[in-house]
Amino acid sequence: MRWSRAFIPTLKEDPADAEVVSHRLMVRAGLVRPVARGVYTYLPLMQRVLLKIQRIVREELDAIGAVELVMPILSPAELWRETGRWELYGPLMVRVVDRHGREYALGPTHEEVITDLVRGEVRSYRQLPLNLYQIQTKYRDEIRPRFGVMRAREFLMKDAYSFHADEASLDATYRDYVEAYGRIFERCGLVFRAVEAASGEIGGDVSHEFMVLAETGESGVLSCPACGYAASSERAEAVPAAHVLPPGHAPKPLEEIATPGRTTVADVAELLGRPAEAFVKTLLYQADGRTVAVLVRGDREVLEGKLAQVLGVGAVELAGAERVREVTGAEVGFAGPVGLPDDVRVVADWSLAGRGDFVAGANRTDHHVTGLEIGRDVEPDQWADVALLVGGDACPRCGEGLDEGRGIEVGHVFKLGTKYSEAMDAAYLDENGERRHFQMGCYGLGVTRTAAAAIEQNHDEGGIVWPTAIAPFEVEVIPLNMDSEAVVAAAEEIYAASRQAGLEALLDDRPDRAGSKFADADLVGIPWRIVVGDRGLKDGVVEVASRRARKDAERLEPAAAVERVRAAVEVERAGV
RNA sequence: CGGGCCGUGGCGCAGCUUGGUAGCGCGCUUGACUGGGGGUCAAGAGGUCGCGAGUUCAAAUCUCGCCGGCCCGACCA
Repeated sequence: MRWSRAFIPTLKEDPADAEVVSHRLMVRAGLVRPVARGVYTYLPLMQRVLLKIQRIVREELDAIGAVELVMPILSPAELWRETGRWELYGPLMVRVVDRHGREYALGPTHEEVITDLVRGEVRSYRQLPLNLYQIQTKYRDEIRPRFGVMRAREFLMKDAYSFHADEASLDATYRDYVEAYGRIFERCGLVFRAVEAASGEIGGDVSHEFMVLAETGESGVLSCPACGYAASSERAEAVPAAHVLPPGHAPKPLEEIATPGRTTVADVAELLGRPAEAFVKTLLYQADGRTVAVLVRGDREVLEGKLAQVLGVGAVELAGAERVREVTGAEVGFAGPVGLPDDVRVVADWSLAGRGDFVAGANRTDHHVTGLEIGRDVEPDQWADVALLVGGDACPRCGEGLDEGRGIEVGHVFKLGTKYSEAMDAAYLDENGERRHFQMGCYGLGVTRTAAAAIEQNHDEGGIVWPTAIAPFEVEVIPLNMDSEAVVAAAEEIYAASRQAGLEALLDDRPDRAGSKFADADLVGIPWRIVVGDRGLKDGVVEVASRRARKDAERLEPAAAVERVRAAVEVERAGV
């Protein structure tokens, strides 16, 4: 491909609205352009990257016996109503209404569609297991699209679904996917980690996320340096603890103190000179129409996902100011566990266990209490794990302190069990002629997000440093002076020879100066570079350099240069 | 949706406080010089100042409303 015809609109300056590196570089290197909030055009270079990632995905999935199909993006509301997700998914789904007034969703995922397909076609255990996937544009009307293509409203995803007669078969396929994902991300040149995950709205019991480790990642990852346990911070479990006070703990009396205008833990902590750990933070939630008081340590955050699971409801919502006044008789900021109405369920987080002499809200405006003892002044209805874990917390497996890091979630696999097959009554006949619901698994992989993650992990101050396996081109030929006939002739020859050698080559045939060609080459990040200039040509040589070590160029004769790159690329194509 | 910030040639920004002439850098066009890390000089093209009301003799600038974007939180491949 010739640069002059390739449509690679590079930018000299950073776009003002791009925060993270991958977004900035994708825009600057001419990979994407925004069309609407969270919606992008993939320019030619990006399309080549996406096709390469897709090829790797297809190769690895074909290798574990998955079969590709394509389902429609448009799916009827009735299907979503069968599983209750028309309501549950809520505004996340892009909905459309046709001319007859029928409702549809632009698919955010396809469990319903595929389950509907399979229940109509599969009758017997003999037809199982079934392992199907598609690569398709997905739509999710995210609350806050962000970071360019990383969290977009329209994105490319590989989604796979498997159907089984029994759990053993599901387990086997689930393992196949975990391994295949590992090979896919490795071939894409990514440093990743598979972690235990919360299954969220998709559902199911067992779930793993594939996290590409990156500072800018949106997800927290907690991992144990001692035993290898790793989990997303949404999932990481606290060590269950009994509320046993340390020997010698001398309870003080419960006292009410005036704390005018001090509504946050930090405010009161400052006033009293006590650390946040000495506080019981009381948060009121609405769950299925009922109010729940959640007690966590003052330095902890409640994880609403965990809370919902503990309460056995779909979702919880922080109670509004009005409801808080009704329940506590005080303004927001002074809620406490003592003296709440009987119909308010009290859930205490394990982070409070084994401690006493707490500070808490007094359920009276401008007042707090000190000397609070759980068990004496308040008896929680339930102890549970509802707080977000942080680095330093104990590993639930071995008790060692956990490390905290950040990651980009590029893949997520779930064991769904019979969640969808039961809801949609999708069943087969087993060998005894009995009707049984399918065991199901589902497996997502973000293709566009993988491209973004690859840039997050592979860049330097000059631009992108593509791993060869997913680079838009493998070698860039750069004639430094387009007015020099000798240079142009040599570059054309090398370009032709490169393609002859099976390399994906880009020829920078623009009449620009050397400096801007080098700058653009760094930006766009093609892994190999052959520089042709009068200076080298005098000695009959050109320069070969990798993008990663672009300062260490080798001076070789043109034919040898092409061969040098060919040999290197052949090795790198397979993935690092 | 809540909280904070921002909309001025293609891109990055100044001008707004204290109303009156729309400006800079990059990019683009033409020419000359130059020619190994975004070169120099000269001449150009290109702007409904997000949209709509209002105040005023006069609005990019002041007021109100709307639209769009970004950042922080709840969502997720």
